Amino acid sequence: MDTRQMRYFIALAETLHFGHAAARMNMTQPPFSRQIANLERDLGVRLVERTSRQVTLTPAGERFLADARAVLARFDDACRDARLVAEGRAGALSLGFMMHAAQTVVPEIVRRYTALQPGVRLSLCETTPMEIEQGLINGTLDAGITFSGRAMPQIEVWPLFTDHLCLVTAPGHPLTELDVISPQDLAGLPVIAVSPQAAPTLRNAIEDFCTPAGVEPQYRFEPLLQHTILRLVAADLGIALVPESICRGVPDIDARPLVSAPELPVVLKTRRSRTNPAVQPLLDLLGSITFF
Amino acid sequence: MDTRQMRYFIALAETLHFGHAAARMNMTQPPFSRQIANLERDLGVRLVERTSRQVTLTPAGERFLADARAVLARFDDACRDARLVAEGRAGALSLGFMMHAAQTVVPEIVRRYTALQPGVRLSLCETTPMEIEQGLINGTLDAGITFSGRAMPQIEVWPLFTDHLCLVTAPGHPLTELDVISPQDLAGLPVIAVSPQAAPTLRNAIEDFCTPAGVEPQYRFEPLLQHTILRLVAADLGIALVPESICRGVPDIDARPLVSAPELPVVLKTRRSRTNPAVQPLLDLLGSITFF
DNA sequence: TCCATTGATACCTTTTCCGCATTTATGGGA
DNA sequence: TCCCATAAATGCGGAAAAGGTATCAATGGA
Repeated sequence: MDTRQMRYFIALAETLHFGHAAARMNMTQPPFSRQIANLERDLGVRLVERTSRQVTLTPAGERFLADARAVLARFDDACRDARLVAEGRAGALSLGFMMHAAQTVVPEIVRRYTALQPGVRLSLCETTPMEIEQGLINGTLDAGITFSGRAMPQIEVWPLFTDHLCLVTAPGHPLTELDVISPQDLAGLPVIAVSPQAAPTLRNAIEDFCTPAGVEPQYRFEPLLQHTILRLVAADLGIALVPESICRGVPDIDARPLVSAPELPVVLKTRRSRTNPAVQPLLDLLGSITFF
Repeated sequence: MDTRQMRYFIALAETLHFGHAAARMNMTQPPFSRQIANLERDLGVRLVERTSRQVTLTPAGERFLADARAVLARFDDACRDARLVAEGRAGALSLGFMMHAAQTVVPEIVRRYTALQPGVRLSLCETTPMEIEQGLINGTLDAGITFSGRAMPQIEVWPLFTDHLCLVTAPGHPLTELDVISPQDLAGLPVIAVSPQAAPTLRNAIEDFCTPAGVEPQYRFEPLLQHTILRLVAADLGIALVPESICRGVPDIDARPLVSAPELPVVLKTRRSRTNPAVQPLLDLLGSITFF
């Protein structure tokens, strides 16, 4: 008992004539009659009353006609949807990104992607660079926006723009006397920075700024979110070295450039073996966006 | 491409192992693999990525899995519904009845039937005895409550109760002086009665009351509804002979018995060839109801 | 490097399905 | 009343689809 018999039955219900219905199904009447009989036998229900002169639907047949039409419509939808997903014109795309990327590149990427691929449900996931990396590898994420980090063989990297490390302090902090900050200025000061488990690349950038000058950062709190860091700095619980893009328009802090500020390339990462066809349109639109 | 392949695919998606999925489908692995391959060929879409070590769903496969489950659920529902309708436990029953039957037997019948057969949608159709007869014959109605009328070979009759013809007049009409009305009392008075096209049985009952006594009713208006008749009588536009059951509790009229009042058997009628299984429970419950 | 696992392929058997010929049943017309 | 035309059911043989057995090929782990 399958959809073919449903199609046969619908043809019969619409013609109320075994011969004509068979012809519509491109077959002869005898096997057609047998299929209808088989369908009724499998259901255990008489769907049509037939004399040699006329065919009428039973109430069960009326109901089955409506239901069968619905089933076939769903069936065709399922096939169509599978094709659409395979073409990347439907389905879902899960995009992970560092929290603060929501302030920069994410809105524009989301806007353009949804305009281009209205059929694709875009699920956004704000998280840490480390979890983005993991999500890409284990398949939870299709793409991630994060700092470049060290190269991995199964991950492909698409540059977006380059952020720069900067210093943030509470307003009126002694360091605000200086126009530009050099590593030596930070010696002995408590530094609030994201934990190395959450964002190793950012943490490395901080180290790379300080250690060549012989300065050892005095880490104090190690929250997960850049926004938490800014709130702690605003409360004058320490200073911080953060990407400059996150400081724009944030109240109660003072942002100041660093001498030869370390570069923080922000990139989009994907699995090299991209099974989700919805990813390709995302890559295609990156070229057409200039972020800054 | 049919539901069997969908079932195969669901088994594969749930086990992610061709051999185990084949076993679940009570078959061996090679033909199972072929069916999956055929499904993918027909769809034109790759649903699973397979190496000799592991099987994973593609995004299209994920989507198709969800859709296929929905299709099969609908499919099974369609089969189950057909059986329920065949058993009379689902589907629809269309019951026609004379307007004024809503005052007597219809509410109790409806209440009991819906309690007994909650799955059956009961569609009620108030209309005239003539249209009930036609509806039964052409299949629009499954059952009808009406006056018995003349026997027809394809119609089966189930007695409900016996109504009686009575006289109604405006309050204060000269006839209200009499306790019981005989045909002669009506001579020359304008009679409002339902049209013979709408309710021939009732009309005949009126004739049968008058003509044996040599009285010729002077018909004045011939509305379709008994209620209209009562309103016209209340306005003193004439007298009327109506079933006594419709007079109860109606304001601004005076009802009065007739001498050897003609009986008006109220019955339920069905087609002798009852194709709708939902009718039988209706007949079953008639025996357990005593109407008056 | 070898071996176990697992999906794909080749080939054959079984089942299902379809087409042709024929039969059966029924309604209309002579 | 009989005959005939129409339409669905049935019998049977061939084709197509599905399944089974044996085997091959690829891959990951010991």
